[in-house]
Amino acid sequence: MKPTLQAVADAVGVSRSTVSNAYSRPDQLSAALRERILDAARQLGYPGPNPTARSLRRGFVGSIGVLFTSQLSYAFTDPFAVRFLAGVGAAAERHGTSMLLVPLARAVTDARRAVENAAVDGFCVYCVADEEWALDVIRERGLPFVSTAARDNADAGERFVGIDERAAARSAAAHVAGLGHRRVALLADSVLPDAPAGPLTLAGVDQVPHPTTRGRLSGFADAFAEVGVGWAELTVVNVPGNSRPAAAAAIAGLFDQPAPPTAVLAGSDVLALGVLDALAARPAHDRPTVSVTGFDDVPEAAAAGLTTVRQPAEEKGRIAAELLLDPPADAAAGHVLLPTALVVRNSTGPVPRS
Amino acid sequence: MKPTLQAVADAVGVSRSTVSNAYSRPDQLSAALRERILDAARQLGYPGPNPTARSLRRGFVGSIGVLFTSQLSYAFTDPFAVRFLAGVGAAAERHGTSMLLVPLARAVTDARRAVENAAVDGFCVYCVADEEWALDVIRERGLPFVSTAARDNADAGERFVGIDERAAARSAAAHVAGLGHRRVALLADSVLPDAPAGPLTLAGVDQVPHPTTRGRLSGFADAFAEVGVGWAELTVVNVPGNSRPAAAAAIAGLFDQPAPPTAVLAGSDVLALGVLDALAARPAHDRPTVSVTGFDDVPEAAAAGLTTVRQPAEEKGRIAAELLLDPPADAAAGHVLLPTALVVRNSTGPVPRS
DNA sequence: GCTAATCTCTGTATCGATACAGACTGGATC
DNA sequence: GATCCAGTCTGTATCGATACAGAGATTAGC
Repeated sequence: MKPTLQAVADAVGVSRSTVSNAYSRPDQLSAALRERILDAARQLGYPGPNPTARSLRRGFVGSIGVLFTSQLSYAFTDPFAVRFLAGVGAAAERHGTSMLLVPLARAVTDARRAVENAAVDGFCVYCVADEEWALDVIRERGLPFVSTAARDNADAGERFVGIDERAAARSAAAHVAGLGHRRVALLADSVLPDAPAGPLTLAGVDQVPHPTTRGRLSGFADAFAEVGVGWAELTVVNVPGNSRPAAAAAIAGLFDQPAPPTAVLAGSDVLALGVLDALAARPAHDRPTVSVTGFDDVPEAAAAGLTTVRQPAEEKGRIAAELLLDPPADAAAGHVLLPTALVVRNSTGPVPRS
Repeated sequence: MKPTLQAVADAVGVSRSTVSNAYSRPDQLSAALRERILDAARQLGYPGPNPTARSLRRGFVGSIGVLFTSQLSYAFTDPFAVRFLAGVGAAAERHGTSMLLVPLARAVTDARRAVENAAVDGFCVYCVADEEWALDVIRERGLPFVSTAARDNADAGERFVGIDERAAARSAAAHVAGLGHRRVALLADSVLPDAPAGPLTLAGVDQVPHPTTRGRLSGFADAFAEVGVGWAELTVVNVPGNSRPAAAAAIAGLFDQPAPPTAVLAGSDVLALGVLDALAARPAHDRPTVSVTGFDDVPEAAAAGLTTVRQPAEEKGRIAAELLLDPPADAAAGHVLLPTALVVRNSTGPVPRS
């Protein structure tokens, strides 16, 4: 059995409190005694105060949780999520805080338990869509959190860092509309919860449950409405899951239809890259010229020459962690909107004559 | 104040133990009473047993630590590390365990404390070089760990997952030697702790402290020794830090010297990509034809056409976590050597005539 | 109808530390 | 010489739960 603080106290002949102070409040005892205690501890193989016991007594843990609604392993697959994590990590590092990545089981009961049992002082919630239950648990536990996606029923004063999804998406769509495109497909992940991959009929954008997706689709629609292209004329394509192959599969059939789209606006770079993959997979003689835009500006986007909307990923993570770790006194400062920028590369161009 | 388990017990009129059982051992009480207790808990806003208190009493935490010797934010920059993390995440997910990422401060005292204070049941040690102190702390705490890099003074029976660095490196070098290259540079991160960037004179490979780097350099040297090129004839180039720009900067001057190398063998893909960057940065008319090899086969390598040694990154993480989470009864099974494979792409070719 | 076995539930000890109020010293102050 | 004070150290209460042995109440078995 590992020795406890008590064992060290007994060995030196002082009280438990004094040993505790030797570790946590050096100013509370003489340097000489402190040395004697630390020596004895070394001798006994005492590894320092037990972190769990210390947390219990002190009332805080010294680590923050990061919550992903999807599979934890997925988070490492998504380049945007990785940059976000890097930002959280950088902030955590500065604060001497650890990051706990909590995997959420598929079954809600199990997932709930994971959030209930996480030993953390607060959460950065990366992307809670309809997973309101997770926020309920966090609130019930009385833990602070920062969300990074606009939510439909956010409390006033809730800490948040994100972007104006709608305006950002609109900027990309305006660029494409400005190039003359009128037959356009909008590609997004999980437009409707359990819809199959491929084109989808939606009465309106309000039907989309996920606020981020809804915001981006609205922005796309806004820009086209302005040039006279109504919602009904836009093709919405659903992709189940944010991955390149899924996007490629979902979009593939679209170009073989009569009057195929001349542009595809994707809700993320990953999806857009999937579209480029799908196009590249076709024989050169049967490869339509399609303008493609992404969203996020992940590192891969530049290499692929993808026109996209840049949002500062690392910054988002860093600020999320900082809002959590030292909350601004001013409530308004707890709501951060980051800037976005349209990055035009060569994946977009004028409508081909044909 | 959040209600405690006691508060729920009082409200229902049962003992604390019974409430505890309602959460953790449902078979210990009647379904009816359990419902009554959970109802009362909901009513009071009791969020379930406090994770910290529970951990203290139960003696385990339900999360595993991942230790990086370098900056946590760096870990997310290195594509190999990210794949490794994904693997750990996948295994953790299956076990319903969380992952704690512990940032290590630059100052060893602070870094020690971080390891001492991490509330985890064990560690996956990603890349502890000379950071033997970290392992000392872990051992002192009596926690299990799995290391992923061969270490000079590993205990017998220590759990490990990795590759045969030397043989793997040798395969890349043999390929390059087979192409006829004889003037070769070996590029590695932190060949000597505080050496400057650029070429370096080393009496022998034994002087390299980091076992992984030493293993790879030895493998490179092995293959060239076989074709009559001795250690002294090889140029060792030091890069401080595993990053593309650092590699590009370290190698840049090399090609302007008399008798420049016709091949560069890098200790990682990231470094190799840096070399390609450095070459691409030169004007086309002054761009020497140099064969370049990497190590790891990260996703970016394929796109760049980099010849490299593949090692299964995700697998490594997954197995590391699994060795930690359910240790094999058989000690020998705790030492896993993963396969590697030479992947030849177009970054290597015969020596140019000139 | 009696013992044994089963099902529920309770009580006490304990996990390993920290907070906080107070006790003891040995000088400095007047 | 009494008073005050800063510097050290101690003791007790507490953080919020779970383990484990055992007490009653039921049911089963014969």
